[in-house]
Amino acid sequence: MALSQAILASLAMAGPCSGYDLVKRFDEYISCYWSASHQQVYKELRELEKKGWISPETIAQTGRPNKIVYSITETGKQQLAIWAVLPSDPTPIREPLMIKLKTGGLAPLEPLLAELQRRHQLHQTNLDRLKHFETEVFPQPENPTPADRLHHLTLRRGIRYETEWVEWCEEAIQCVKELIAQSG
Amino acid sequence: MALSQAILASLAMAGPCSGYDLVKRFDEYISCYWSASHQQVYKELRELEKKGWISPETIAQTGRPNKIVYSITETGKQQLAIWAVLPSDPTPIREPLMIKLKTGGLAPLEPLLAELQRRHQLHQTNLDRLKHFETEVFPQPENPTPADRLHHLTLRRGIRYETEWVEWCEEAIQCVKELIAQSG
DNA sequence: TTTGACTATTCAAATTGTTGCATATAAGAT
DNA sequence: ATCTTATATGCAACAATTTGAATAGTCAAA
Repeated sequence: MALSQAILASLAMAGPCSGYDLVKRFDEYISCYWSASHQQVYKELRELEKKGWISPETIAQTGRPNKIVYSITETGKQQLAIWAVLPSDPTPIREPLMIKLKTGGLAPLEPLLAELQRRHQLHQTNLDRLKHFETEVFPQPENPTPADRLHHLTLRRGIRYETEWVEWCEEAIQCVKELIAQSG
Repeated sequence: MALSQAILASLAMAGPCSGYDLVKRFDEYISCYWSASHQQVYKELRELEKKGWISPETIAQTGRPNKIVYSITETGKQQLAIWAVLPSDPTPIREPLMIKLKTGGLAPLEPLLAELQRRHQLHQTNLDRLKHFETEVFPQPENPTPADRLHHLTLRRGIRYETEWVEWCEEAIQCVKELIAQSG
């Protein structure tokens, strides 16, 4: 499964960190291309450690719980590189919202419109966040390294994805408003 | 789970059909917003039947296996309508290809470029197929019904999604080609 | 002064999805 | 003659994800 590679990639490219901080990375940056809950992350870290692909170091802290900082090992890097050149098919799409649209007509349209407006706002917020990352958090330097440029591509994908959603929501809201006006 | 609603929606809006034909619907149209394997579909059909949300009718055929044609029941329609007005959060994103980009630099870039080109072609093919549906298979009539327009919105989403992928692939291919040229 | 938010990690059950196999029949191609 | 493709359905093992709970300390605000 690719969760392990997402973790390995983060440890390799953004540096060693604890499970807790890794979960934060997932919430903040990684979620635009890979989602994972904290339960998944902690479980996977234990398995990666068992395999010897990452190595733990317990950091004693005062005033808060100790934490375990993980680094990727040489074996881990090799395994990640092997995986990185394998082909991967497009991820299957599963969008409950589209099913809801399809059923439209069986149920009243007003709640659907409200839902589309809520989604519009959600995706707009996400888009703003990603654009902020692009310009403020990870601005491309004058002479970007290959890693900088590849990382930027993943951010571009997130921005395109959310842009597409925002635009589609606007199209859909317009359409459903017209349908409500016609029927009312 | 939304698989059951995807099935109910198809039976309600596109008419009764067998498990086998439902799988074909998933492969052809539905996959642009919901994916499912035949194992999932057949299993779910049996569970929906047990709940009384769909009803089976065995059709005897000569020269090929008998088939079981399912229709949505009144209860099924009611349950679908109840579900359709519930809110649903954006689907979590999981794109292994982006992880591969992130790791770029640990592995050689040429296989990554080949993979991006393969994905470009895949998404282009998919886009062409969806555009064909839009113009040829489900052309919007002069006076579309609400169901026609809502169905069209789901197709629009698919077209936008694949368009975005094709464009991103082109951006990524350009970028990786430059990186290879620099390093070579 | 207790309520809520943040740090830090773990366990377990239930649901959902993937992979591989299995069974028939029939039509058409090599 | 055999091979592939299409019709039509099902089982079972496994992997991945979600949901819900639990522990345990610190800090700041109401």
